[in-house]
Amino acid sequence: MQLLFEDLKEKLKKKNINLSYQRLKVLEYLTQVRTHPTVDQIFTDLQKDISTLSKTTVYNTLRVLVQAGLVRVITIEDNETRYDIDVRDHGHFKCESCGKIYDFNIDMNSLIVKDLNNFKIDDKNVYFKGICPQCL
Amino acid sequence: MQLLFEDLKEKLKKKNINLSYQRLKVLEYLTQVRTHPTVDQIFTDLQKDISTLSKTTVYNTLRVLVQAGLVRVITIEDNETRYDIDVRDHGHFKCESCGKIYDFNIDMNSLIVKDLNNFKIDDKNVYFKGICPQCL
DNA sequence: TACATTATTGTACTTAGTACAAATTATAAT
DNA sequence: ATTATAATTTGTACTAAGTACAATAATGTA
Ligand SMILES: [Mn+2]
Ligand SMILES: [Mn+2]
Ligand SMILES: [Zn+2]
Ligand SMILES: [Zn+2]
Repeated sequence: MQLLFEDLKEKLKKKNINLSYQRLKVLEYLTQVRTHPTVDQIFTDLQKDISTLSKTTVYNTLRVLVQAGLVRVITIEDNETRYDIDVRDHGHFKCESCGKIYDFNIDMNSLIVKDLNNFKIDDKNVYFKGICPQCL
Repeated sequence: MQLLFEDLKEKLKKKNINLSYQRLKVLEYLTQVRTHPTVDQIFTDLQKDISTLSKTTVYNTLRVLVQAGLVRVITIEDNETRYDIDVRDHGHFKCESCGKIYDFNIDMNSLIVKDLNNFKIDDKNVYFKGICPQCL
C-alpha cells in the first residue's frame, strides 16, 4: 500500500506533474477501481477520505492526467464521461441492462481503413453495446 | 423536391410514425445535410423556415427517429451529440483541427472478439480521431 | 364534421462541466 | 528553517445540454 503510493508518485514525477495529495488520491482511486468511473463516482468516494475535496479539483486533476497520457477518456454515452487508467489499446462493451462496462482485447492495428489514406490517425476507439452474460 | 418529401412521408409511415410538418422537416434536413449535425445546428437552421419551432420538438423528433431506427446517434465527444441519417455500418473520423466528421467504410463483421463469446452484441461503433488531409 | 388521440410549444427544472478569484499548499531560494 | 514565488485547491457563480410537464395545436378516424 505504502509501496503503491510511492509508485504513483514516481508516475506523476516522470510526467512532470507536481505532486499533491488530491492528485495522488485520484490516481490511486483509478488504479484500484477499474470500473471506468464517472467524475461523480470518483468525487463521492474520495470525499469520504478527503472531506474538503472539491469537485472542481477532480475535474482539474483528470484533465491533467489525461493530457499527460496517464488516463484516457471513455465516451460511450453522451451524458456520462468515464475515465480509464488503462491507456493501452482495448475495446469497451457496455451492457445496456446493468450499465457495466467490460474491457476486451482488440488489435487496433488490424483496423486499417483504405478510405483514410491521407489522414493522420492519432486515436482509435471501438465500443460495443448489448447485454452481458450476467444479464442474459 | 416534392418527390423527396413524399419519399420521407413513406419512410415515416412504414415505421408507424405519425406525420407532422416538424418531423418531415427534421428528416429532410438530415437527408440533405450530411455533416452529422448537432441538435443545435438542426434547430437553428430549421427555425429559419419554421419560426415557431421549439427545441424540445427537435429533441423529441430525434428520439422518435432513433428509436425507429431511421437515425443513429454519434457519440464521439462527450459534449456534442450528433445525428446521422446513415444507419448502415460505417466508421467515423473526427478531425481535431477543423472538427469535421468523415465517414469511412469498415467491415464490422470482421470485428470478432473472442473475449465476448457469451455477450449479446447489438451495436458496434468505431471512431478515429486525428487530422484530416485538408488540415495537414 | 366531430371527437379522440397525438404532437408541439414554452417554461421551469436538472445536471455536467467551466470560469474565476480567494485561500491554501507546494516548491525553490536564501 | 524562513521566506518568497509559483502552483494547486476550493467555493461560488455561471453556461449549456437535455428533460419534465402542462397548455395549446395539429392530426387521424369514425
Ligand atoms: Mn477500459
Ligand atoms: Mn456517418
Ligand atoms: Zn449486464
Ligand atoms: Zn480538418
